[in-house]
Amino acid sequence: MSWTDERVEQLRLAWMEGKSASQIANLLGHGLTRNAVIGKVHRLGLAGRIKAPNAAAGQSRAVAAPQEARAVAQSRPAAAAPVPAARMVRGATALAIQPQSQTLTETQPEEIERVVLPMSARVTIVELRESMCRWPLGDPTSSDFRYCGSPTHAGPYCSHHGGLAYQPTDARRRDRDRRLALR
DNA sequence: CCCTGATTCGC
DNA sequence: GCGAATCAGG
Repeated sequence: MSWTDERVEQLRLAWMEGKSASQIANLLGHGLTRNAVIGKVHRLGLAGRIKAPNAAAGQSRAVAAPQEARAVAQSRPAAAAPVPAARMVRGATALAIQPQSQTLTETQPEEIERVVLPMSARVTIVELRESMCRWPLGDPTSSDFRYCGSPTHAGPYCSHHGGLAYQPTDARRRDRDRRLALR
């Protein structure tokens, strides 16, 4: 397949609409790769379009890096070595159809409350007190990470989580003991 | 690992 | 001119 006027036009349109290179590649089909699309886009002088609603990643190459430095860092072995095989699967990942929606808004404080409050007493680390259960809930790297916060029972956890924390060991010993007894 | 675009360069 | 390989980054 080659770049007919028609296909170039489709490319131009889709690119201007903010479609990603891989999306366009699938759109035009015929085994076209996203590399081919990007290459054509550049040859057409279309690179650097407006911020599209989608296009989540990769906006960092706006300023061309020093060609000299890159030339050195990117001296490619070309078709030198007898490249075994593999590589055939490359374009496959581009086949996924992606939803066009999503709004990249940060999670608003109000939203967090609405989501978190309903799940009983969970607390943030700053709200955590000595008497409160330290059982972690959720992803520690996430902003909605919380601790249980229920009244502590014996150790650092409430009765429920204390049980979860120590049961495995006990259960293991119990299992072992039982196995020995039954033998 | 998934993806994004950017660049180089053999063909 | 084309696009795979590679880079750089979210």
